Amino acid sequence: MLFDDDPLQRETIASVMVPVAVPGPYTYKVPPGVSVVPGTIVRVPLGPREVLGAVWDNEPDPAINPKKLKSISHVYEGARPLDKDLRRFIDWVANWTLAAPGMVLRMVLRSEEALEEEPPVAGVRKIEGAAPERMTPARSRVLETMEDGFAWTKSGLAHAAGVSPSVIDGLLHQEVLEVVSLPAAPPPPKPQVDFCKPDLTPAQREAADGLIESFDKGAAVSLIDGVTGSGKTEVYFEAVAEALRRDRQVLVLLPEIALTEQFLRRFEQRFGVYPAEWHSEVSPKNRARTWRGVASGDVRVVIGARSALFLPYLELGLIVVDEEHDSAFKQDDRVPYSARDMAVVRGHISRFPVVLASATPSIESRVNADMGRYRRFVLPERASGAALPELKAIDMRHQGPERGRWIAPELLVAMKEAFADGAQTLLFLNRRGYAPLTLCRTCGHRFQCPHCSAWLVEHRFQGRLVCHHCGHNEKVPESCPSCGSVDSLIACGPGVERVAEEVADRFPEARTLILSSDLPGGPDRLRREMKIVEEGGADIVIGTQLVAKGHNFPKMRLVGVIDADLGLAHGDPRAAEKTFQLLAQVTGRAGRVTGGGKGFLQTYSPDHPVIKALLSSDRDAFYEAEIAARQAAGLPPFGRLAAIVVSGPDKRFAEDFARAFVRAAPREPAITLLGPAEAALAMVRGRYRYRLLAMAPRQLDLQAYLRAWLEQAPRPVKGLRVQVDIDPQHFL
DNA sequence: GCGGTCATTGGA
DNA sequence: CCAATGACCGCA
Repeated sequence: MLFDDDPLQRETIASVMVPVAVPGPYTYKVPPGVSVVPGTIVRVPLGPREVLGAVWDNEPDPAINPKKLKSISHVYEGARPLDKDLRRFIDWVANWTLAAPGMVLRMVLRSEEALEEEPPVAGVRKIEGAAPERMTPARSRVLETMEDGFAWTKSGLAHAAGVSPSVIDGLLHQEVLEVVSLPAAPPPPKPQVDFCKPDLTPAQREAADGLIESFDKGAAVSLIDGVTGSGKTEVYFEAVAEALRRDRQVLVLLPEIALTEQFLRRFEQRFGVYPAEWHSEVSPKNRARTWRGVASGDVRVVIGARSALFLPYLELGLIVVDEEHDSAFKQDDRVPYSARDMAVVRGHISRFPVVLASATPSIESRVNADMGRYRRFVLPERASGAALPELKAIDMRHQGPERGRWIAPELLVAMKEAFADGAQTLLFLNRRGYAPLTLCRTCGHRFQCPHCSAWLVEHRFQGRLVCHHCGHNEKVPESCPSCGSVDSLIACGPGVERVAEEVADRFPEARTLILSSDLPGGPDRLRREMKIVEEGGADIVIGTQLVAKGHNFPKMRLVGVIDADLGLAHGDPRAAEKTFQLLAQVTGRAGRVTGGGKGFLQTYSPDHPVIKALLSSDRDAFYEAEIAARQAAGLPPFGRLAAIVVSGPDKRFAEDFARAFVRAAPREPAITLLGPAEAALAMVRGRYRYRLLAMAPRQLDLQAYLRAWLEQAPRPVKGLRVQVDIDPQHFL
């Protein structure tokens, strides 16, 4: 805050938010002759170091001793102050997540480089008429390359001429070349709204028109609920085009970096240019450019991961959240926010439309749509006209494979047909490794993780037993550690490696490929292999959940789910929802382009509502059943799932607090603890000591509830962390 | 969040 | 005995 209207010329002071976990802004002196406004980005001393900060709106804390005040040490004149909407957003997110506001600000000020002008690049240019004393082949190649008279960067020139940089240095030394300063990179080209207008189906057109209308309605939220392959992207591209026509910036959020590459290509086909990218793998330099471009308005469209929500847009006018149901939009360290929900909040604060898109919307978005809070646009058919895959259950109780095999006869027959037709098959099993459990046939010893209670999963390629929970791993022993028997260990149940073994046995002539995140070679290899599958270079693919997203596999016509029940029995209250979403996405791969796709679900519970809804392709049936099931379990139809994590210095008291909460919460009708109290109080490793899972209805202000709880505690509780996984619609 | 401070642990 | 490691505090 600026107090320069003070007639006594008292020293001016300002509130400054610092990017650390303190409860609120700190007060600093403003050096004479300097003026700051709320939002100004500054550098201030904090303890023994200096940190970035932003001038905040709060009145300076009157309790602070004025003698203690330090001065703002630097004002970033070149950077535009953070605008009022962004400051309100930061405060809102901090309050909602119970995180320190400074930690939210930190997400905005992530690129320190961006606050200064980009330094000019040194280039070299040929001096007119100059020639080296002694011509060498390398030197003449350099001079030939420079015939055009343009300036080059040193490394670019060395590369183009095929010489080492020292050759260039030599020519500089002899004053044949001179150093010039190259102008900074020009602003990126603007997307062209009408570069390549798509042909939309009537259903797509209707949805697109609906989205365009929403621009005149302030903070409207729309849900595009379209089956896999229905062309949701083309629909929201029309909303992107509308925002661009209105000279507003656009943010498209994707759950995963792996999806950006093909998105970039599609965007370029539609708008003629690449949008700016923002995610953790973007280099610091490009990150700084995008940050500056977003703030100046040079960048019109950003495609990014959740953190792109915290960029300082000049005139943001649309956020699209693609695959809105995806849990990768949730961050659970530091500031635990859901980018989907905070996108809705940001749209609300700045009065612009937000579009959520998914083939399998989250329960909360679906309920919001049903209650009229969101507009819902349904795309029931594939845009290509291809039919949705025909799905069939294989009842493993009667039609299962023989002992020690995992692929049922009926699925094998379909695989043979697909192989004969030159079509691809995907066998989906969301379990890495060879076998999820190893036991000793002599004494019955089961290999368990020494840190958690999970079974150790055998990874035969690596020859190790691995805990998928905490990462613990050990070599597969020669003999049983319990009874000492040799050659007595047996693998129980299938993982992708084991299914691949069976496929190799049944289809020796087929080209098979395992797609699993833990195979040696890392992300590069995975990317290559995805490409191989895309181009038809594999006949049978055995994959974990990473095959569910992105990537079109044009030749894929058959999907076999090895264990459709996996995930349904989980203690997670969202287990059914997650399984439905995953299996709908996976089976949706079949015949996505060509039609004629088929899918098989191997299951022991063909009557489970999730399986039945998948089989009938009746998505409404799933949502109705799931909402009813939650009500029957005494949970709010959809609520706010809170993990209350208690840690801190006084461990014994933290434990007491956790136990007291578990005892009291069931009597508080507004909060439902999930599972038996003992199970709900589960120790987690690392910094957190206790994690309680509670489901609270949307009407309850969980923050207020917890604050009241803390006030009645006999001693102050430190280190209480609350992770809230909630839908903030109600509070807007 | 991070750097400084102070206490605890562990190797002689 | 001290060095290394870890918990905790305060920052304006």
